[in-house]
Amino acid sequence: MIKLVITIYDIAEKAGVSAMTVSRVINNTGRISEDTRKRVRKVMEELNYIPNSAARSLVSQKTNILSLLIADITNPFYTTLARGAEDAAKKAGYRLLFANSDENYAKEKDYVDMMLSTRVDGVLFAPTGDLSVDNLNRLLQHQIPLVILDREVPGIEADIVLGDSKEGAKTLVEHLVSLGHRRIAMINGSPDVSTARLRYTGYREALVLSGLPMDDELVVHLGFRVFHEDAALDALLTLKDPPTAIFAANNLLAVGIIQSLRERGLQVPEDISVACFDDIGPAEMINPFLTVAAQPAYQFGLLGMQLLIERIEAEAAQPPRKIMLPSDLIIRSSTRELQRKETNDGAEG
Amino acid sequence: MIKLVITIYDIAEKAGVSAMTVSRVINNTGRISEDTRKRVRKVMEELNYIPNSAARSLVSQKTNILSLLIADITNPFYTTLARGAEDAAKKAGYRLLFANSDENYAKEKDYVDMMLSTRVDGVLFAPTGDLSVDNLNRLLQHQIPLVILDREVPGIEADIVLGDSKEGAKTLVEHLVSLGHRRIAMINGSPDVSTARLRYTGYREALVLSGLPMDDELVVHLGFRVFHEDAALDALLTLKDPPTAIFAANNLLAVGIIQSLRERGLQVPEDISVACFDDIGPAEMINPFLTVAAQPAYQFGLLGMQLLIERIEAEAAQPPRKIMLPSDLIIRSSTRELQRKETNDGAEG
DNA sequence: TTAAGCTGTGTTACCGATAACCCAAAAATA
DNA sequence: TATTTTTGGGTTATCGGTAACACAGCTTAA
Repeated sequence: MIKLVITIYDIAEKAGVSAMTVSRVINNTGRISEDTRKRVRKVMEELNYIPNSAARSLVSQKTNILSLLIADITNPFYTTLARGAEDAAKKAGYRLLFANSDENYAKEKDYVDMMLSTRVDGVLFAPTGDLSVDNLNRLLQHQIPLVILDREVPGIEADIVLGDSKEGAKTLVEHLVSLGHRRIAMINGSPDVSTARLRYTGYREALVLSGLPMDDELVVHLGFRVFHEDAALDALLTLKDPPTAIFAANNLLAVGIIQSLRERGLQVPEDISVACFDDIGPAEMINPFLTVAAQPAYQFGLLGMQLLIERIEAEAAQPPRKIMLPSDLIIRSSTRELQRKETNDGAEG
Repeated sequence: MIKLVITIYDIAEKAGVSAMTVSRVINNTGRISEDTRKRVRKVMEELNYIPNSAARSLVSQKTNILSLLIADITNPFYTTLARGAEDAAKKAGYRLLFANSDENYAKEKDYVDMMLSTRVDGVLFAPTGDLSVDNLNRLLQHQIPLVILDREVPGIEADIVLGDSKEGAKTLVEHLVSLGHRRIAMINGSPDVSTARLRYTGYREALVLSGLPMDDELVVHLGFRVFHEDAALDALLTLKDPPTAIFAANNLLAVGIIQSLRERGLQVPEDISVACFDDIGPAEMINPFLTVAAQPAYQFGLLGMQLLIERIEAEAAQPPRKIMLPSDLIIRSSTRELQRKETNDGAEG
């Protein structure tokens, strides 16, 4: 029976040297004669040696593992981001421990415990919202290098990569206004998420700059997960002066909204225009439909990971950095020019 | 300055006991008086103690980490699968180390090294193809519990969860035949991937059962990644008797094909029908378009992970198990009844 | 010729936790 | 009361590596 787990001691014995010599060969440290080096290397290959990360971590106090926590793995924004993060981590020789909070604070907390226990070298963290402050502070207390993604968390000072939510929202709403829409509803994420607040601010600014009145009845705050709140939509649609366009704070909300509208017999964009933040994945390539403020999701992950690795490998402390990525207005067919109402037509159904 | 990393020795000292007693409290082993237990617990909370996984792994020879390797993180099939795997892993108290081979054998190999070095307790492995046999054998040599996903690899005996590729393909092609199509092309993945072979077999069977001739000119073998092979499509479209329908072996191929067709001024389904394996994500919910054989991706991940955990925690050795999940024919609007040709029309361009 | 320096390698201790073994004091039994 | 058993806990060695130090033998400069 072949020995299953080979250690440096097995190598050392077979090569007739000490374990320390083997360690030196592996790490290219110290002085080793070319002769010994070759002999050790050969034995290592013969025995198919693989170093034990746990043992190495224990003494080096480094795990070579980074962690990526995203808020919603069903959202193409986050999976694309994950891809960017993975590429950058792999390039720098780190392993990636992957976690998905499902926009759920408790799950997020569990994962933070896991990260601390694993002693990961750094964390790329897309917070669920302002509540994440405790979880983030735990990481900071333990001096774990940290880069935050997508959402700012009040009270936390750390490197961060985020999108320009306010400008993106403003551009999107201005686009709707330019199409003639005057009654523009917003269906927003939870107000304890920074992006939801900023997108709301952008929405307001666009209205103000266009000389349109703010109507609180047109604004609904939900969550960022898939939309199920039919009641909210009912409330909007039964207003005396219902909206002719809806701005959804993210992609999955928009998908749910459009489905709900269809169930009510309303067509997009014929009856109502819909625009949202974030693109929605490969399907959009075959039937370009949603008008969106597309964020560079891959860049979020890539740049975030690069910042993190720099932070980990930096000699001296640096002040927190902030990268803000613009979003890109992509006009497709879910929005269109407001049709003049035929008021004398009396057609209600 | 607060001590950053707290060990059981710090707890022991402050609680006036030995490290072993602290270890016993943490693991609920041995005999500890209620009094000491409480005291130790209190100190642990005060100092915000978090066990060191590496140290624990070193002695227990278990890491509590499982690894998930998928073949293409841009494909919604795999991300949905990942979600199922993550849910099952979390439920059982395991951490998940995440890897993406990008359908690339060399990347896959790197990740296998990483898994071995990490001494993961088990691996959920979606192979890139038949070449993966070496990588899989490395894991097996080291007796790492293993469950394979989605693609069979000749020469490897292990638990496996896969879809019924042959039946799915057959159903899809039969659907095209039932719409009157007689010239049905197949754009397939690489022939060294089991699903590509089986989908081809299903395609053939459907043709044979329908009494249609096989025409090798109608079959193209590419890869499973996003489609860029315009030349292949050109060849199909310039045949004397070109296809009126295309069966794509997976979702991303279909997306690429449809884009390419559009660039050539061909409309789907008006000019040509397209059907494929695997659904394409949330966008499909707003504009249902692609006719697909949808596989239960989430179940792939969930069941695979459950098998893996059973395998890890099983007392005795069990023979390899195989779970085959059926796919679901979803007829949408990318396929439609073949229109009678106006042969006397002479319209060639 | 001799002290000093370099080369190549071994020894020892330690990272943080736990298994295996040991043992004093208290409780139970003879 | 003497002996056995139980309770509650401590000691030591070990997991697989690596840092720090030691040191023999050869080279080189004084």
